Amino acid sequence: MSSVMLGIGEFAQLGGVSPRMLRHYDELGLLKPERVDPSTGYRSYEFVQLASLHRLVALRDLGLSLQQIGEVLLEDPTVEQLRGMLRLRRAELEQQLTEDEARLRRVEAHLRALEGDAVVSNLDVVMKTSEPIRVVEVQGRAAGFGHENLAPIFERLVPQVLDTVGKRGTKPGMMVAWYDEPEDDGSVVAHVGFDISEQDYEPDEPTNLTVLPAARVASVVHKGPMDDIGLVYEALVGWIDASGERLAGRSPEVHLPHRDEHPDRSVTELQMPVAG
Amino acid sequence: MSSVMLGIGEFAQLGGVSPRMLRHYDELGLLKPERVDPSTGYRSYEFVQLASLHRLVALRDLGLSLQQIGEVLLEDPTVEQLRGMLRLRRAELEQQLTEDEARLRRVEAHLRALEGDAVVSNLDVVMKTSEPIRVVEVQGRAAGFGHENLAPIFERLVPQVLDTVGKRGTKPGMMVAWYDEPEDDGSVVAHVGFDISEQDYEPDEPTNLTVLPAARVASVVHKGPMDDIGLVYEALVGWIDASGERLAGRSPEVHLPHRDEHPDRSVTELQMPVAG
DNA sequence: TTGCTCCTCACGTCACGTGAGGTGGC
DNA sequence: TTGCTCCTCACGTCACGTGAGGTGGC
Repeated sequence: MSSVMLGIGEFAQLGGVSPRMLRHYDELGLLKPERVDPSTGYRSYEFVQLASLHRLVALRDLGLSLQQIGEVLLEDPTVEQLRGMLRLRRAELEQQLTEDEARLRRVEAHLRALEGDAVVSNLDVVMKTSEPIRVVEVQGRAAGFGHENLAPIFERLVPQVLDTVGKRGTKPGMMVAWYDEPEDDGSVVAHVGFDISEQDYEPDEPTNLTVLPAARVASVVHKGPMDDIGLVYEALVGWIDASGERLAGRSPEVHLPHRDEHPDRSVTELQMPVAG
Repeated sequence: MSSVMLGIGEFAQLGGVSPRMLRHYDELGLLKPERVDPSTGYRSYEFVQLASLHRLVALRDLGLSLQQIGEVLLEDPTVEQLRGMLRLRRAELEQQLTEDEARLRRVEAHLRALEGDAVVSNLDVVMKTSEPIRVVEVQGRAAGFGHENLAPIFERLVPQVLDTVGKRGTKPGMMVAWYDEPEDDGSVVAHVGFDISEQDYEPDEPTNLTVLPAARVASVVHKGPMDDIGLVYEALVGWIDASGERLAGRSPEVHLPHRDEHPDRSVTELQMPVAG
């Protein structure tokens, strides 16, 4: 007596897979049954094929695709190729782990936020990569942060840049504001600019043409008057910290769709650069 | 001047998503554009909707499905429901992390194995949950492990159980062998049984009817004579260790499809129980 | 007239799960 | 004749990416 033939059901049970999977592997050519009955189409496997099935399942359990498994099983790769494939898989897994750990920290931050009542619902914070943006900007020095210091500066700078831009026939888009590092005396240089997209612009006193580079940022959209933006700023920094991200600079960036709206209904996006 | 309307392209760029995604969210009712032109079908968004998009993206970045996000966004869940959803997600993420860490350890074990030359290619080792199995078995004591000790015992026990079973008209399936804990003197009790599936069987001296329970096992399929099984055993234990799994007992279980084959072509599955 | 943005289908992805509807041997 | 195992389609999954083919306003 020689070989032991098994039906697809028995073989599947021994291998810990479903018959459907075995048919799928057959179809892809990964594991052909030893014999297929010509009249009924019934598949028969030999016990020894359990070794092949084991190898297939082991590779699948590493998270390789059936495509890759096919390459390993059917094309007899060199040790070097095998090593390359495993190293790639290792890198993918490490990245996946890093991302899922960050995700988990964010979920936990949300859960903690549900206990207390956060100023800004952290459901509004999002990580994204900002696009580079071309702006025409002017600068002005304020005595410090806070609405009382910044408001008058903005009132002066906004018309200034709009006038200059308007005279050139260039169409201003969204308003953008950002800050330099504060001086020792607490004063800061504020920048106020308007997006001009791809339009040509020849810079002219007092305006500069600046390209804000792309960056990974944490972003919140704030609805309501700018007076509250300080609270939003603090909440955002707190959230970044709780999520296990790292601030990559202290300059927040503010985007306003339009400056002439009713203050209670104004909309502001606040962006903070983060590392990564 | 009041609201700022944006085309789908601009809005997508501000939100860091693709226009296709916005259409998809529109279709699912998760985020409707403020206005749809009746003649062209063009979608227009208000800047303030960036807040809604942000919330949607933030929830997606936690790994929630669009279905779940719909529940959060449209059905105004209680804090308790929200907490439940986040806890579920946390549990899923924790499990995912555990699995991926195990996967990573296995990949690394494979990479290390590519350096040296392992006795058993670790590509053959697989974790699975064995099915419970009904066997008719007999027992015998051997002076110790090793082929020289076990072979004579097997030669005696195998015919014994086959004869007894055969007399009852019961059909034996695959052979299964396993061991009790060794005594202080090194001797062990070996069990030799045959699978009888669902067939009735009234146990009779010297046979017992035993149900081997389901268990999580690490499994290798060995091709070749049983003399080598000691090496396979050691390699399997080493592999389990390298993969970060834990042995849950010392009793290996051996499955043979049939005992009468040519020894060089015989096929053996070796199973070791692991924790988890 | 030529770009540009946008539109609506509709297929493809990945590894199967899950019926539907049917067949051959005990 | 009734179960049982097995067979072959073929749809569904999930969140979009990616054309194909077409349209309206500058």
